[in-house]
Amino acid sequence: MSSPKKSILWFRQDLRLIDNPALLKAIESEEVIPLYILDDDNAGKWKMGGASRVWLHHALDDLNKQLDGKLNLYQGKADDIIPHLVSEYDVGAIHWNRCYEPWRINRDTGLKSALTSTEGLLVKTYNASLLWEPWEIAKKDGTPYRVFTPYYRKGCLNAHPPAEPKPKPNNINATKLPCSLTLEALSLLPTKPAWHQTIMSLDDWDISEQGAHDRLNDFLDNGINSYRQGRDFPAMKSVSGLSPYLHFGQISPHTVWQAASKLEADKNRDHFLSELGWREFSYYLLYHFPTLPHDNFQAKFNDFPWQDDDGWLRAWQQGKTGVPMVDAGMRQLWQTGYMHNRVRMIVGSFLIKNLLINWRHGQDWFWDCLFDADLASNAASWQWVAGSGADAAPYFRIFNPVTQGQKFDPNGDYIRQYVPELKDMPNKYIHCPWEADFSTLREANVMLGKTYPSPIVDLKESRQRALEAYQVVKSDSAA
DNA sequence: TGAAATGTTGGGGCG
DNA sequence: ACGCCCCAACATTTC
Repeated sequence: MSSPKKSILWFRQDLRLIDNPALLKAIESEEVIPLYILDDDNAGKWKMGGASRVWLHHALDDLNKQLDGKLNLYQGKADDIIPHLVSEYDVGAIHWNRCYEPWRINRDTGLKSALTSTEGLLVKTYNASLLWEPWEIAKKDGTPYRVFTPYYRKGCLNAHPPAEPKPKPNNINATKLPCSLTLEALSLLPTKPAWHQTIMSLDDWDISEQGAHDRLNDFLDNGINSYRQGRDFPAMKSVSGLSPYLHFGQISPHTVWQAASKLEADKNRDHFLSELGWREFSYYLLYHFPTLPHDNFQAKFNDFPWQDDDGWLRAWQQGKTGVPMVDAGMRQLWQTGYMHNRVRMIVGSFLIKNLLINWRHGQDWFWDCLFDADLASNAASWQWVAGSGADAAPYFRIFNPVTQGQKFDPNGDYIRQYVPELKDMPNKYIHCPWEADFSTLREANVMLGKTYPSPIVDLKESRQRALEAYQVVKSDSAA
């Protein structure tokens, strides 16, 4: 079959040229119209948050440069814009890589059926962001897995191996349309407060496709060798830091998986691979249970006695709870658009269990603040912490932020970086300044309640309160 | 991918 | 040498 003369390549969560199946197909046409549409209208509540928009701005800038300035940008409903472009510019084919958010599935399904009925238009979709399609993996009885380990071990690892990444095309004959918006017109960077400037200055992200590959290679050369232990220490650089790149598709999970797989088999490598498995599991859950971001996965949580308190929520968001490990994490999030995974679990447990605030509030805040905000991972992870999710943490697992700090940040390096008002506290008290005697506090220039808050809750009491609240879901009746 | 309470063991001090 | 107490250190159970 001869290829149509003009093809649209619709970029979505695949902002890359390497290992991009839709791109490889589109360039079989003489002319490719590369396209990105900022579709807040269809996204509704889940339109991109502030930090994600900053990342997106730079990712699009990089992609546009790679395409010699030929990336076409639009804003609005993709299902309006695309049919318009198809007829306006005599397009013969459209290619895109699949997404899995429920709102995108709905939009794309409708759009695809509308376009398919267009005379002479070829519409093709591809897999570019998951190692295993959610519909490929099922239990023997045909129903979806609800537990990670069998999903991953029996379901994924026994299915076909992940695909080898495809090469970057040599030559892309891209066309810039006159009606394309400029990147600036998308207004992805906030103007005030000048938050995106602090956010960028405080970390050293290279938000580009090359940056993604550099980070992968650096991780494979260094961090992965101590991944299994090191990944728990927030002051160490033992995590890959690939999550935002994977979210925006600046690197494919296939590239990451295959590169890691080629290392010598050991526990560090396999643990890292299994984290890619968790990413798959989150998408799998979201695909099979599309209400995951809104409803408790386990219905017995519907009667949970949340005690949402605005003041406590605000203190948590601002990193002013008076609990150093929690505050350090929340400030890292606000200042850098990122939070170390170990700390995400600690601040999540604190919000949900010590403060008894609904997991949805945590989800919303992370959605707005994280560079790697991802509907699937965010929803699955918050429900995991709450205990309401699939294969979730048991209700009685309540992190003690002091113990966690002493275990995983024994020298207080992480605290000192993000909670500088405690930087002169001795290690012994840096995770629990309220236990220090007066002279220790004075020597460290800390005045509790003035220079640093007193804890908003007593850890022991609030733990007890959580255990009582969780009595409601203790019985495993009514799933 | 916890933490706290409770139980057990074993060594040292001491009458 | 023996019994007793104390209390780490570890193990088990419970939430």
